[in-house]
Amino acid sequence: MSFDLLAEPIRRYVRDQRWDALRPIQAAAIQHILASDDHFILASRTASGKTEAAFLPILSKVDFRQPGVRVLYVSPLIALINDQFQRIEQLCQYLDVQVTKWHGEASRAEKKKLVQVPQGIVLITPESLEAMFTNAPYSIKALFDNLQYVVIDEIHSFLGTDRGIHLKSLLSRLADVNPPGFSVVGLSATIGDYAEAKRFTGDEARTKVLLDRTGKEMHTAFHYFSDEDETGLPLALLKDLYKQTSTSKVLVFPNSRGRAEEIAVKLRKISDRVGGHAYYFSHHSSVDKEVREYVEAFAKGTDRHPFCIACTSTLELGIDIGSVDKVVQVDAAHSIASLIQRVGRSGRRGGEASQLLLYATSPWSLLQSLACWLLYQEGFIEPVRTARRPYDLVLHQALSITKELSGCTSEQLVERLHRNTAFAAVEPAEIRAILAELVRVDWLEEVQRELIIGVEGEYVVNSHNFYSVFKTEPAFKVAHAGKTIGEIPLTPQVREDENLLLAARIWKIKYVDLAAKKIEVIPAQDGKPPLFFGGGGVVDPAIRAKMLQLLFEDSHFPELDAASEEALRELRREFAIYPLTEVGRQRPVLQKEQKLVLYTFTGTRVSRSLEFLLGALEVPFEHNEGQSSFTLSTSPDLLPALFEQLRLYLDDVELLLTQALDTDDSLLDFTKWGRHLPRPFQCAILQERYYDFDGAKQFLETMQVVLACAE
DNA sequence: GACCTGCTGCGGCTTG
Repeated sequence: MSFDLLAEPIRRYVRDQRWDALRPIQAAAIQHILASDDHFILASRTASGKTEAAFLPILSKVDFRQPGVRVLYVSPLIALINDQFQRIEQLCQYLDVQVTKWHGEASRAEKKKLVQVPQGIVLITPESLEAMFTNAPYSIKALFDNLQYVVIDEIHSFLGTDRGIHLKSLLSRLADVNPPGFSVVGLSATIGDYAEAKRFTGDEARTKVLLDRTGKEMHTAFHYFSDEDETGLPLALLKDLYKQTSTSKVLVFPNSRGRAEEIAVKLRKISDRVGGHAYYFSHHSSVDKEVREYVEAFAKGTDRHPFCIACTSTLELGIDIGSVDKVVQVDAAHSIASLIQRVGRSGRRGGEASQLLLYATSPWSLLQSLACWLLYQEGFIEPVRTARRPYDLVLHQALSITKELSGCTSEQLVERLHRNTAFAAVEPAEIRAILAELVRVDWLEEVQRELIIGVEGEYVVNSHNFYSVFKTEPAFKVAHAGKTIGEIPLTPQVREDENLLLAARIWKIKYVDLAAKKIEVIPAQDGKPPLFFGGGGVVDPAIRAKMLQLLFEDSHFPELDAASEEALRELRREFAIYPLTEVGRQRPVLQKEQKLVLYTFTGTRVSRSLEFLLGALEVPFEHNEGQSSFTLSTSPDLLPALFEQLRLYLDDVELLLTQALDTDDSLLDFTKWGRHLPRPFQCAILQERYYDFDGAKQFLETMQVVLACAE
């Protein structure tokens, strides 16, 4: 019995919780973590008790009488740290173990206390860890030289991302000051690639996966309302959405901040008119933090009231908002991992089934949504690809390590970076070239054979923007009567007397203070959603392949309402003119007047690559990512030659990228630190992280086009 | 018409 393996105080905690039984993931974690010092990935659905699965055995096993912090918990969100703090502290009261929050908004007094007597458990963000390495390296040693466990919550949010490489580098540096070594336990509900998750610990061979595949019963319904003749969301959709949700606790995910505002405001209006409840909110990154916290607390604290929160991915991760009856997705989520996280927010109580309502406003969006849902049913989650040559992060960490060590020889720095598990595939010669560039721009300086931070570099490493590896756009504060409502980017729409939607309310702009970056507003009656900038998500090729497959089969889905069925049937009719026999190797091409429409059905990175090659070839084209198509002004007999030309261009991608960057470096907008790399390294990170030229090559070499003419 | 994440040290102020 797993329970009997736990330490007595922990058994007492479990008894006091009055749980019926330990969850499967908890029982498995207790047995394995207590039995070995291996690294573990705990994979199990949302709300299955993963935090306890990690902490029950860890707290039973670790000797907290030893000096130093013994367990480090890393979270992608401050809000999650604050939630988990309460749970972990409650658990630790049975053991008399100190728990300390360490993030930018945590108490400085508590942090100071911990530095004086390092002990217990620390909950931290990657950026706070980075800040400690650069500003207080002595604290790193004092606090963390006797770590036994590192727990990484929501580990999937780090996999395949720049922030993940950053964290991996910080953990590798932490292992340097920790000779006995620590074990890593990663937690997640949505891992698509277990090998990748295992590599994240830095030691794939010593990492074991504990997996509970148990799903949850779910009721799904697709509703279709065309937005063809309307600006904004169709009124009929809003009315239906109101009817479906007015007496429930609901989260609505419409994929954008503007649409979240539109939904919150319009549903509230409908509710006002018919005497419904008033608990309509919006929740996304532009809504003020305090307002968001109020909304979270309301959702968590209410048992009796229904509510509706229109939100973006801010409510996707494990922030505790209590139980939700229904999850609504408006138009397709851009990844299956996202869809799973969203669905996981509903039916958290006991055996209740999850309710999922999927709206589509166009046939293509319906097709993508259906493809995502089917792949989800099949248990598919997008694989992630971790960059093996993240030169931009090498640059960032070179500065960080130089500051940490207060200077070191060039060879020491090369050795440290090369030894770092995040940069194992980066050659020493490449690191030297990056360091030479840093010396050239005076971010590093060579003094008496030691590298130190250069004069220009001082500004960089001492800026409070240094600690993160992701970029954020500047924004204007929106306030009414001294109270901050949120932050929005400065778009042409932001002018005096214009109206906007924010935090589920309508506002009129009274005054824009350009110098102070502030917008003063008053309540108003009608308005437009604010415009936001920002790139989109990346759609996996598997979703597009599924969409194509759906078009050429005759399957029927009882979850679709009549309008959805009709929209799917209509799209299938449109594609019935192509005599496709193998959806794996054939793509439809439509000849229409003097134009060709090539349906690629590829993932975002491949279509980006094709777009780049066509641009380099100076062929006029239009790209429609939502419909997975390129419209070209050419004739069918010239298409093979065009493909051949594009294939030839692939051999010169390096040169083409260099030329493109010489005229326009906005291609580098995806990287915060890559802008400061030498050109060849910029080309390399573009190829590895932004494009997929290998995928493009495979597409051009293997795909047969199947032509049909428009009637 | 696509998303999100985090942040030190210090000067200068107010308050007990």
